[in-house]
Amino acid sequence: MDTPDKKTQPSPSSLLPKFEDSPVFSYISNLSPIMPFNSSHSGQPFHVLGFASPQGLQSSPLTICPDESKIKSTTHVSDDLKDECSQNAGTEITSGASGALASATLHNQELHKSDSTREITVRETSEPSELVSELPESLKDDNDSPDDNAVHCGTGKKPDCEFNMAGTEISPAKIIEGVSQDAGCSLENEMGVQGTPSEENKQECNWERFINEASDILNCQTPADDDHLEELDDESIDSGTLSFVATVLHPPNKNIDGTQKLESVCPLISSEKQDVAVPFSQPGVGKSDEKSQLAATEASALLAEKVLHYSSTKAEVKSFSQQQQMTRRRCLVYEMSGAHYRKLQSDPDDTSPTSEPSTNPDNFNESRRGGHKFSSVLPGIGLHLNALAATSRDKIIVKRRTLTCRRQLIRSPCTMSSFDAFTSDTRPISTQMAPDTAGMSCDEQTDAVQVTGNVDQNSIFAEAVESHQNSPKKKRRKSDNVEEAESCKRCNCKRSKCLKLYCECFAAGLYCVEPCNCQDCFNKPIHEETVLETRRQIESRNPLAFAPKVIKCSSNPHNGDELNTPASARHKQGCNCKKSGCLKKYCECFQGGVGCSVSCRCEGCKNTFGQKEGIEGIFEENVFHKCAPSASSHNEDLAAVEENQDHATPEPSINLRARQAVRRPFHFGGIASQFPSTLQSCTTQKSDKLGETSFEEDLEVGPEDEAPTAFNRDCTVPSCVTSTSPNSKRVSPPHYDLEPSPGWKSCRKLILKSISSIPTAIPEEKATELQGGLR
DNA sequence: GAGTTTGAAACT
DNA sequence: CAGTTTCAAACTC
Repeated sequence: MDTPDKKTQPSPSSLLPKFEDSPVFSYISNLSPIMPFNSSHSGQPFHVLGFASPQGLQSSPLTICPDESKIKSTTHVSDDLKDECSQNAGTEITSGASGALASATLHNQELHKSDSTREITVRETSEPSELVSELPESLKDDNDSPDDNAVHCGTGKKPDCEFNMAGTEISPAKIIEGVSQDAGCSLENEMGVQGTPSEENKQECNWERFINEASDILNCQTPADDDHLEELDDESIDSGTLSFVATVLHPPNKNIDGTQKLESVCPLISSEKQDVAVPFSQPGVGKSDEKSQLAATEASALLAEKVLHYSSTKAEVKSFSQQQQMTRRRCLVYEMSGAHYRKLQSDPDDTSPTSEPSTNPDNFNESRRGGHKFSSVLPGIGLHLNALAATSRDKIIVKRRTLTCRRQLIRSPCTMSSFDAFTSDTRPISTQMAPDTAGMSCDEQTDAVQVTGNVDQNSIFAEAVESHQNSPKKKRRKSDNVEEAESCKRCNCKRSKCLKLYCECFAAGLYCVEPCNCQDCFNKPIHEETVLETRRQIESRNPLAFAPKVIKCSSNPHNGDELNTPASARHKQGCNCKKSGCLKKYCECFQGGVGCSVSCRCEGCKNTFGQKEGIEGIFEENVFHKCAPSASSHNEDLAAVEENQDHATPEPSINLRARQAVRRPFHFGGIASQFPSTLQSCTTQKSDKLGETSFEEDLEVGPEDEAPTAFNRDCTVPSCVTSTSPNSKRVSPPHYDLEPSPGWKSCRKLILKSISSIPTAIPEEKATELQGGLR
């Protein structure tokens, strides 16, 4: 063939000037419309380069596109050219391109590669063939199959070769090469399972490899590094990039020809793709132009979808990575979630609503996918006030989720804390695991129980409060290492034996752990009986003793900014401050980062999160109305419970909980503004999880809105519960995946029936009826 | 780190 | 239910 001319080309840099003079060029120009097409195309790489990081990634796939088009175009040129192209273009040409990029950074290299590839489309055979000899053996092995070249030169193989080529000269690329090969092997093997190593399989394999490379490049690190993914977790990686990776990691669509595959990887170029790839039928694939166009159209649609997912989280990426088995990297979050999940599954006896739903792998997966879903795992929410979870920026959460404090939850077989079931969504994972992990040995729980969010957030909150107060003092908690000490709730009880609500650990439904400085502590697994009995007693006095104390309430569910308003959350029972002016953490409201409400009996309230004078509208009327004039303060709690229940019920799975834990980290009111991302994610994610978006957003469980104890059928039933959404929306009955205790269920039903859509007016008779029914 | 203040929890 | 006591966290020095 006429390739010898190209091989004699001195260097890539001098290619262009000479190229146009080359016989090949003129030949191509005369024989096909490729020339105009390529010319226009060659300029596109610059556009690609103009993209942000995510696009940068996409640029990588772009490398393929031109390649493919090139190949296709060559087919049109002539059979000779086609053959040559199929056999050499992928390797020689691209290798030449990569060679020119030898000094480029990986990222840029990638981008340049796409550029080069495009140029190559024009140059085609002009690349020096010597470069082929530079190919590593491994690479050659990949390419030694003429069939592969002939068939796949335009799809994924070339990029792979290109990368590898670069790898020969650039160490980072080498790394990539190794990884790509490893991945490619594994993938290949995996694919081989599906059948003989057909061309398609190989093609896919190459694709996978390429994708893997791309993902590695994204990380800009040694792919072999196990910490790679972890960094992905902890580092703030552009979500778009991650999403892109996730998209890229999707296995090629077998139903669609190479065009579609390319678009799957490089959705942004779909339009371009249509222009480029569609006009030419792909040799070896045997697709007609028409089909190609259809495929391109479909691909565009797919692209649109995928683009929409660009905001997806790392979790997705990780999930995908795992699914694709492209890496052996660990996914901490998944591990955690997985642990929970495993635990839940391994605890068939646990019938608590909190755990059972989670046994649904789908849900679990969903939670994993769900955004922050991912992070979802992270931010647990405080249990009690002591466990008040500060909201947290997603990043913080993510970063700290690995700093888990393994603490065993108190299993309360008889605790009413239906909150677990209802408000569990906001609980920290550890809490959510309560029913499952309770009673387990510490060892058993090391993997199942991890307190991540609540405490961390607590510390965060402390920081926030500190910042808020402009007092950088070092408090017991504050001074502690936020990531270590604060990650675990600690108490210093001396006389209560940690069996009273004085004890933060106990109140939070947690067993005391080593960091605690308590004395004569009974709040340990070995004293489970005692602990449980004590809890029973406490709950007998106050069924909501372990219930959340803060609920979130926003008047405008659809307004994300609402989350930042101090009035968006309130302490259920209110505070009773006399001297602190509700400006110190003595005040539970303040501590919880919420404003005071009419429920507070505080004097001289100066709560910066909202003074009680200003919140009546939202709270008194919409949130905390009582069943009857005689209703005790519990009613308020119960109302909150009801709200919480409603929030959680739509999707009472651990997954949901996990997600919601993330979604509703903590509602900080004024402080909330310090954690906009979290709050926002909260809002956003909430909606897509629960059908009743508006309502849920109207009223949310505060950070500590979770009961550490597990919902139990034997639980005490609140005497009266009435609740409506802040918008006066009717509270819909909870839907349990599990069957809650009959009594409780019926109780709730009754309550719901009796709930007036008008917040402020519950007929006394109704209330009486309710109370009677509850009894 | 010791002592004080504070307010919730517990008790009467 | 109100008053008191206990308690431990928060806070101050």
